[in-house]
Amino acid sequence: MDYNPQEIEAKWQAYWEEHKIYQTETNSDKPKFYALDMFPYPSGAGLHVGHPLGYIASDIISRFKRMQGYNVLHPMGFDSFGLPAEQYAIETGQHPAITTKQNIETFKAQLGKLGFDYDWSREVQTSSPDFYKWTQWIFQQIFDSWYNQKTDKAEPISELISEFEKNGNTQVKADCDEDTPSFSAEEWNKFSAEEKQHLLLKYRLTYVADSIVNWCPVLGTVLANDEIKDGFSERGGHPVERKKMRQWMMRITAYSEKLLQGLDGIEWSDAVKEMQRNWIGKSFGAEMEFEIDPSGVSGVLKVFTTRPDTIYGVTFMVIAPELDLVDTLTTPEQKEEVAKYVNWAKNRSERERQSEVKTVTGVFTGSYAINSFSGEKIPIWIADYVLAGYGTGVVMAVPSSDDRDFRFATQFGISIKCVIEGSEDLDDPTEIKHGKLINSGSLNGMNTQDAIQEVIKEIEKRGIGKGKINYRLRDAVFSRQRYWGEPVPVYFEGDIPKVLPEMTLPLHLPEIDEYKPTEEGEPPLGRAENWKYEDKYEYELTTMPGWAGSSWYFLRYMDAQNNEEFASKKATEYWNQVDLYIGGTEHAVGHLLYSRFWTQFLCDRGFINHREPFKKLINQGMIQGMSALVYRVKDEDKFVSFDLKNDYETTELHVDVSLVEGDVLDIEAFKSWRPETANYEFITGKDGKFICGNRVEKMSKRWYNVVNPDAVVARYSADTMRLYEMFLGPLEQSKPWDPKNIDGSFRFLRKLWRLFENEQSEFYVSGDAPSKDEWKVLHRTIKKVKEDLDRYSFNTVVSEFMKLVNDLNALKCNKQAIFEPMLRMMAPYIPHITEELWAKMGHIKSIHIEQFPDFDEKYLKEDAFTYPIMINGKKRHLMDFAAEMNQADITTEVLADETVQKWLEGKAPKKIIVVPKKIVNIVV
RNA sequence: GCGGAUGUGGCGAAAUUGGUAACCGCACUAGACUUAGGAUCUAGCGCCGCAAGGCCUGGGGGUUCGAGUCCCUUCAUCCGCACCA
Repeated sequence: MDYNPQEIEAKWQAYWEEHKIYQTETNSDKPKFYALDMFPYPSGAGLHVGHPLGYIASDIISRFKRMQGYNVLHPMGFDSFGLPAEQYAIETGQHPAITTKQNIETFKAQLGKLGFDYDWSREVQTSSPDFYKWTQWIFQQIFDSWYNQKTDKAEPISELISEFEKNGNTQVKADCDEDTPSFSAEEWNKFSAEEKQHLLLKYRLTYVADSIVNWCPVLGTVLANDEIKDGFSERGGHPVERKKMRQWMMRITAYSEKLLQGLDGIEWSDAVKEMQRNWIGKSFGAEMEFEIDPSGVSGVLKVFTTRPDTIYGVTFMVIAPELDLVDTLTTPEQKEEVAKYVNWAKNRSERERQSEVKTVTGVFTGSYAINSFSGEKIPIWIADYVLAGYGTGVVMAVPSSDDRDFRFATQFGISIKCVIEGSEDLDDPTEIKHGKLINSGSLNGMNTQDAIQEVIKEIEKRGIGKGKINYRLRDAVFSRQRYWGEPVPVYFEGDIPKVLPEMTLPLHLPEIDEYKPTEEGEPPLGRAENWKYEDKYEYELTTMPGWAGSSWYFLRYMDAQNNEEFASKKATEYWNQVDLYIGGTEHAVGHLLYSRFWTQFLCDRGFINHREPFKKLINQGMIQGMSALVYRVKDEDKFVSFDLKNDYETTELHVDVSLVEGDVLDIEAFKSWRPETANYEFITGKDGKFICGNRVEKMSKRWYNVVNPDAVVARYSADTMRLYEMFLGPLEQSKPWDPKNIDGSFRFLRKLWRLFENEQSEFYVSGDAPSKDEWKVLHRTIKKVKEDLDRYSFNTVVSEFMKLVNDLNALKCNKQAIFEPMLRMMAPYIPHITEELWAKMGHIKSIHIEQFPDFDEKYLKEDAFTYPIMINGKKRHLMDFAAEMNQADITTEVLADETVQKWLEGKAPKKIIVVPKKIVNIVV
């Protein structure tokens, strides 16, 4: 019988399921290995061939590790809350849960055909109440915590309360709201319950705040910064504007430093680590105060600067238009102009602001500040190049050292004062940013680095500022004005949010009549009737953002059925970090940062024992589509083959890739796909075939280049698909799906099969002892494959398999002693065919392949450094000679190449490869 | 502008990490077989050259007995961030 994948793949998939081969043990003495894929959002389109790329890799590793005696956790689940199901619900009225359920079934069926070893008994779905109960529970723990800077961790809010009762908040060092007032214990104890709650909210790690958010009117919800690209929503590409709204926030900024430090201990790519570092954006500088003049206006302007050394070069101040300070600072004469500008700036969309970065706009407030170093009176301006959200929202402008300040000063005719030697001679003084200071009073002659320290010392002495570390990271908005998400487990007494008692969780999503916002503009949950806690308290109407569930799902897999806890301590201690996490780069900052944040938090509060969720991260590349193109002769009802298209003026048209075989178009199929072309002429190319052009672009319905894995499995086999995707190139790299190359992988599987069967389809594996050469190729391959898998090099392994089969073919090897370890080695990649052949070898005890083979050095040893050299006319092995070298009293007359000569002079290092072709003659 | 990568045959790529550059596959060429297939087998396949031989890892320089690999410099492409003071 020939290789018949359809039959054997179904058979083995059923066998594995029936015997629960891949169910992970909970209690095990074995070492553990946790391999994880980023769980998919179950979209209606189903899987395309890009999805399984990472899944195949993690499947190979988990099979490999399991065969090496590890207890492997390799689960799969679904990130099943999300916008598309809700959009569909708005359009059709169908409950998003139904759509979601159907899509998940499709996904599971597709995944099943690829032969993955997932333990489905641990499946999670973020939209399932069993799961979101614990998302809500974790939210409550965050609500019940504050960040103690003294112990540098999150602690229960009850401890903060007892501190307040004892000492007020004067000795507390916490990450809290800017406007938190100081109070003594006495004052605290006199506060009303309501006042206390308001104050506590300033300390909680999740809190309600009015903040400026990215509002997307089309989607009807707010978006996080990482959900926006170039001023448009990442999903759907709708415009985004800035809007002030009451939101739930996560105080992720408390973890800035830990999130930054933690990156050093994990094995992620430099690119992703760097992206996270940039996102956190740590910078060193100083915070300092400028007095306002005339002193009729009370208070000071507080700025953050990384260049306190340029203090003498400050010639104006700029504040962000959003700040309340604007009103205070504006003089009556300027009022009208300022109001106009502020209003203009406010209504500018996020997109306009970003695309017009080079445009300089601003307005003078009429007020002045005093530079206490130079004593100069400097004007205060408003401009939207200053961001309200970074630092203090106020900038001390040094036009001689900062490009933007320079542009601004030039535009508005503000004076420029150079403070760095050499810059005064340039048209653009900002070209020199570091050097010796000039025009800077007592700082003159110092270099910039020393001056920074000096100025910080000075402002600290004068009490007008201090050295400060600033982070770019903002607190994360945790509200979405949507239906299909986790309800926030909170109710309101007046405007005080209170968490629901744990026993009432999960707070179920209520049924509503329509999935749209209410007429009053409340989120969809506002439609739920009689939806009140204890029939009187309003629930929170927003839901959690998409990243809530995905920030901890990897913990749930460890103990997915637990009804008492999100996961038992025992389970989280055993499984600990994810050893290998595979997924796309699109989550480089969003999901991967939030997960790290929640993990840090859960560790602080003692719920788990590890700080970093993902030890090793691999970002698999995208599989791009190979679009097929046909060329229509301009203004005529004719198509022309690719090879002749230069003879015509043409327009191109995408054609469904399934209508193209190789490069050749199936014209009839095309005509029935596009009936309007039924009478068109097709000008075929040289060999009578109609050739299509092609182009690599994103795999998308729009380009008709989506390849469905089911089709590949049906036409070839799951093993072919697995092998091919791994063979395409390095996992991390993006690469096009080129259907022409699949044949090679399929051919290999048939070649493998024919090692076991002769031309007459007789299974003819022999029990004879293998030859030395046979052992050698086998062990060489095992060694290489093991090493490659240990360093997650997936594509090179496939080459090794192919080479081995070629070699065994050439040796006409049909020995069982070789085949057994060979199949065991190949099983992680191509589990179906190897199991089948394994079973066909009959007398093997276990029907299921369970062990990865070991290689034996003894078959490989002679490979190293055995090239003969001639010494005194006698053939010797170089390594033997090298071993004697040091003791030997050698006078040499070398007739060899320079390398060997140098080596004999003692200059060359330990290792030498001598080209076999050139036998070297050394006379000793 | 800042940051991260990548650059090797016609194509996808490999190189035991500083030691014979191009494993393996695709495409291509020639041949064999044949139940004519989208099958299989054999041989060839970086460039120049009839050959011996010479030249090849984006360009230039350096370190080294030896560089695709390390260092400097330069160019090109891709990705991420971006008025962050």
